[in-house]
Amino acid sequence: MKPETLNFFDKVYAVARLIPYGKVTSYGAIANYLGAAKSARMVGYAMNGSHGKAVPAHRVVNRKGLLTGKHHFDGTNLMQQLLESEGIEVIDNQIQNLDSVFWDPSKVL
DNA sequence: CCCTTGACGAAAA
DNA sequence: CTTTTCGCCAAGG
Repeated sequence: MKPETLNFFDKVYAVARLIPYGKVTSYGAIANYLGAAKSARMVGYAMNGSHGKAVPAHRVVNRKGLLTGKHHFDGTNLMQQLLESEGIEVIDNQIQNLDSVFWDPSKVL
């Protein structure tokens, strides 16, 4: 097998899996947790490779609670439906009441 | 091998 | 206040 497990990526997947049901987190928060606060982009990029993995990428949004990565999902609004299905209020790709559903990995730390 | 793009975010101007 | 640039690092062309 080919170890495509990039050190950084693997951590991102690990944290993403820790996101509890009905909660969301941001790329920056994960990056910050990993000690790479300025590598938020890498987190998103890592998520790109999360396809086929047990990573709830739909629970990971940008800092504004905006579903920026929804374009990477199958449908157009699949990501939003998944979040709403978990009790998260999402309107126009924007998570409502973000502060209430926001989950910080530092909380687990 | 060089250049561009990319699921972000914060700081600087 | 808004707009622009930088940083981060990897992968695709």
